[in-house]
Parts: sequence; C-alpha cells; structure tokens
Amino acid sequence: MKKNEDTKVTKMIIESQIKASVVSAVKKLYATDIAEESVQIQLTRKDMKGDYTIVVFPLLKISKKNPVETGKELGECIQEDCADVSEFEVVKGFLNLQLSTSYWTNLLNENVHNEQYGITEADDKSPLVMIEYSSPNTNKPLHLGHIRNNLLGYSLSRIVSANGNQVVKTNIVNDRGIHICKSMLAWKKWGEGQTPESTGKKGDHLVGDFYVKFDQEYKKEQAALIEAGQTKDEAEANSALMKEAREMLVKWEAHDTEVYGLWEQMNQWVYQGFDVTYKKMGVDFDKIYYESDTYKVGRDMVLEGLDKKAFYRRDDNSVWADLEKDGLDEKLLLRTDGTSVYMTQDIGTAKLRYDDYNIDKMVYVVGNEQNYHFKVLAIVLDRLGLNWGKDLVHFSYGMVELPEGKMKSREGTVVDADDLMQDMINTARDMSKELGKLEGYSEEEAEKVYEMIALGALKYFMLKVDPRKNMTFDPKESIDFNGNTGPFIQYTYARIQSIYRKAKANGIAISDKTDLNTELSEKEIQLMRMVSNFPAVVAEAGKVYSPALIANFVYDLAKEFNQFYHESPIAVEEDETKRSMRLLLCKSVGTVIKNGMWMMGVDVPERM
RNA sequence: GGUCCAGUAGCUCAGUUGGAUAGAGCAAUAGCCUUCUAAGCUAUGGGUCGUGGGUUCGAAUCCCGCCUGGAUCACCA
Repeated sequence: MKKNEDTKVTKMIIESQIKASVVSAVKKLYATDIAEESVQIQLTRKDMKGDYTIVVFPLLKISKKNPVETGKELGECIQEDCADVSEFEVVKGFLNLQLSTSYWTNLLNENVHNEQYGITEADDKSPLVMIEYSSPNTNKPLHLGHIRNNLLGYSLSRIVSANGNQVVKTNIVNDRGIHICKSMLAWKKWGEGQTPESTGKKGDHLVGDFYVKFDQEYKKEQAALIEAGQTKDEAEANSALMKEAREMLVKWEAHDTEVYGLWEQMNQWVYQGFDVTYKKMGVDFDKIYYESDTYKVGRDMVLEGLDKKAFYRRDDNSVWADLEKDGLDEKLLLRTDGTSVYMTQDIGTAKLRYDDYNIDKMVYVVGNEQNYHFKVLAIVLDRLGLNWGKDLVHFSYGMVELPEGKMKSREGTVVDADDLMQDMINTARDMSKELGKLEGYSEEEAEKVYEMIALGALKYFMLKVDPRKNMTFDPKESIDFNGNTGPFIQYTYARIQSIYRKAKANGIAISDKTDLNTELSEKEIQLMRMVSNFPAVVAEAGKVYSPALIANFVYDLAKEFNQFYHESPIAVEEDETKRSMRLLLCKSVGTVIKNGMWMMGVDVPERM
C-alpha cells in the first residue's frame, strides 16, 4: 500500500508539475495569471510522439499568437522548468511533451515489486459500503440475466474494495410470495414425492420444473374453460389452480404446519442448488437476508412512518406515500388487507441492514427496469430517517437480450446459468486438449485451468460492456476464446509466467532494479505509461461503478504487451541491462493484469 | 400519453472533463511457428457516428427538434 501511494504521488506530481509549469510560462511570456485547473493536460495520443499533451487553443487569446508559435514558446519554458521533460513537439494546436527515460525507469523501479499495485487496502476507519446483488427468486434456477447481475455485483465489490473501502456483499432472497406457492402446489399435485436425491436433479432445477408444470397445467385449465364458453377474464377469475395457490399463500402467512414445512423443504432444495451455481460462478456473500424475515419488519416500519406522518392512510385502510413534492406519484406501501408489497419488504430489509451495519453507502445492483422503484425507495428511506437512504446508489444495469429479443420462459428461450457455464467449460477443455497446452498437468490440475478459462471468457464477456447498456447474447454462437476476450488476457499472463520459468531454468539472474539509464523503446515506454495509469483507472472505475473500464484497460495492456513480446527478446536478450529492464517490465505488466482481472473476479493461470 | 435510457464498421462493442486522421474484436483476404507459449503477431478492405438544426477555434461527446428501439408509470415482484 505504501508503494502504491508513492506511485500515485509520483504520477500526480509530474502532472501537477507540468500544469504549474504552464502557469508560470504563461505568466512569464504573456504576463497573465491563469488558474492551474484551467490548464488542459491529457495523455498524448498513442500514435503521436510524447507522454503528455497541453492543448494550446484556449491560450491563444492570451498569447495573441498562432497555435504553433504559442506551443513552441510554452514548450521551451516548460522544458527548462521541468527536469523530467526531455523533449517537446508542437503539432497543430497541441504541445506534446516527452518525459525522460529515467523518469519511466524510476517509476518502474518504484512499483515493480508491489504485488498489490493498484489496490488500496481498507482499515477499520475506511467507509463501509454495502453492495446488494443477485437477489434471486426461489422458484426457479438462475439464468443469463442473473449471471450478469452476479458478475457485476461481485466485480463491483472488488473494485470498491480496491479503492480502500470496507465492503459487505449482501443478497436478499425473495423466498415468499405467490410464485413460490405455484411450484409448491404443482409438486404436491404431480410431484409424486420427487426429491433432488430421487431424481438426481439439482434442487433449484427440480423446483423450477414444477413452476413450469404449474404454468402448463394452468394454461390447459384456461383453454378448457374458454372452450366451455367463458371469456378470458372469466376463465382467469375462475381458475381453480390459481385459487388453490392463493389459499396456499394465506396458509403460509398463517404458518400452517404442512404448507410451511413444504415451503422450508423446497426452499432448502433451491438453496442447495444455488450454492452450487454460486460456487461455480465464483461469487459469494458476507450476509444473506431473506424476504420472509424482512417483510414484517417493513410493515412495522411503514406503520411507524404513519405515526410520524411520513405516510398516510386512505379510507379503504391502505397506506400510501405521497411523493408529489418530489415530483413523483403516490406509492402504495400496504394493501387494503394490510399485507406487504414489494416496496414494503425493501424497507424492512433496509432497516435490518441499518441495524446490523454501520453503512456509509448502500449500493443496489438491480436491473434498469426498476429505476422508478429505487427512486421511490430512496425518498421513502430518507423520510424514515435512514441516513444513507437518499444517497443510495441504484447500480442500474441493462438487460441481456437474445438476438430475437428478450428471454421468455414460456418460449423456452431462457439460457440457464448452469448449462451455460458447463458448455463453456466443455469448450475450453476441448480447445485446450486440441492445442496440447497442458501436457504434464494432472487431470485435476488441468480441469482447474479449463474452468478458469471458461469462466474467464464468460465473465470478461459480460463485464467488458458498459453496464448501463443492454447487451446481446447469441446462444448459438459460443463465446469466443480469441481476440478481445478473457482467455486472451489470461494467455498473456501465462506467457509472462512462462518467460519467468524460462529465465529461471536458464539460470538468468533477475535484478531488483532497472538501471536508470537503460535505453527504452517506444513500446516499452508505452507499456510503462499504461502501467502507471492503472491506479487512475481503478479510481475512475470505483467512482463511476464500472467494471467495463477495468476490462477495457486490461485488454489494451495485454494487446500492447503481446506486440512488445513479438518484437523484443526478453529472457533471451543478450544485453544484460536491457534484459533486466524487460524482465521487470514483464513482472509489472503481469501484476497489473492479475490485479485487474481480480477486480473482475477472474483468476489467471500459470500455464494455458 | 408522461418520465428515463439507448442508437458508432456486416456482427459484438470501445471512444475519459468537448480536442489531432473515430478505434478494437469477430467475420473476409494475404502473410508469420528449428528462436522466450501461434488462445499470439503483421497487413488489407470495411463509417453520411440514427436524423435535422444550434453552441465554438474545435462536436460521436454539450443544447433543441424529429425518427427508431427498449424500460417504466400495478393493491405484480
């Protein structure tokens, strides 16, 4: 952590040094004071020579000279002023400054041995951020949409923690309601006592099958009723199945022994199934809440709010929040019969969390179809006096769509999470065996790598896209392992490890530091620039909550590294000074890849 | 209808607070393995940045109108 801060400081120092230098140059040349913040400094484009670029256009009014001339004058001043600036070049209205090679080698020496480079660790006093994600219903297995949610939530928790926060990962399980009763009723009627053990099925899949069964039977019943002359509305109202399901819900709320027992048993099956899926996905939680525990707390909270006049009761006995002052509608919080709605349980969950933890920031990872819900929740929690309420973050992500549109369970187009992961592992295994990369590994070791690659591909695929946008997933086209993919990045990491193994095998000593005067190629400097920029990317990703920034950055770095790898000998370089520098540069790139991938919840292999 | 979000290469996506010639990957074509891993590298082709205005030294980016797609506005969750 110490070293990491040093690096950040070094980097910031050069930026602000340059800015300050621009300010004093302007004063010296044109006798005008400008604010340091107004200096437009940016990283120089990749295809241009230089490290930092000053945009001179805004200064033309002051210099009263043309862009090139102004740039030249400024460049000369800055070069004189800043020891680290070795050269400059003016292209159109852009002043490109180049830093000395010793600046870069020095920076490399500073961070190369820091395994935690880019990660700021939290302590007891760091802000506590609670991140809710996953939030499944217990009536069916997880699908592609849940995968995006889980991967985003998990990655986010790592990114937030890498920014020096304490993080509590949490999950709210929607384990009650009419949808659960449908599965239960179908199992009771047609299940013939089936269990995960008797069928060999994962519990969540078994329960999901009965949810589907209910729907099928319900449709049959509806068709029969309509056949018998009823209208659609009448048929729906007269559904015996739906009636039975509703009765079951009432019994459940009354803690009827039989219904409650069945509910507990079927939920157990589902949880056991979920555990397997979560484990395979590589996600976990620090604290799990259950809606069956929270919905009553929510009801009490609403009633309390009623006493405090935060809400009001209508003549029909229902309870509402009037949000017109906040530019929204009125929102129902308790039904006429006093039962809870979706919002109510979220209030209860919030209250329990508030009691359990000293939360500074609450982040909800929930799809963008609930944007309105969270707008309302923020206001309602605030009215109830929860201090983080109005500042809650709804991390609103887009849908995963199929090429033909949304996934529909009725049309059987839902992509199952377990199936998808297994398919990818199989593909990774086939491909790896074909390439013969893991010879010498035991079956067990190799299998670990197959999983790592498969999950790496899946995770990177989901995380590289801007989370706010909808994304398309084509189940017919399997996720790539080449190009802009997780395996490409993992491969780059494995390559670096391979170089080190080779160096070791050949008895090449790796020095601790790079000679400050080592000559550097453009590619090498570019890699150092990117490495030095990593902490800034992590900070930005934490600020705007975007794993995609990390993903794209790590990909660019890996791509750059592979180009370097192809054009330069590393462990086999004859010149000892260069060889050391390159080996250290490799190490440094490897660390950034590893830590960046860690922030996406992706592991990296030693070989692949 | 109100509100919100999105529209960039054939496809999937990048594009920092407005900056230089709008970038990757996939797909196509042509090359590179007796040299540190070819899950790699190089080269070629591919664009009225949905559309019309505006703001200015400069707009994919900011503002307004329109078109298209999606979400939401439940005593559903």
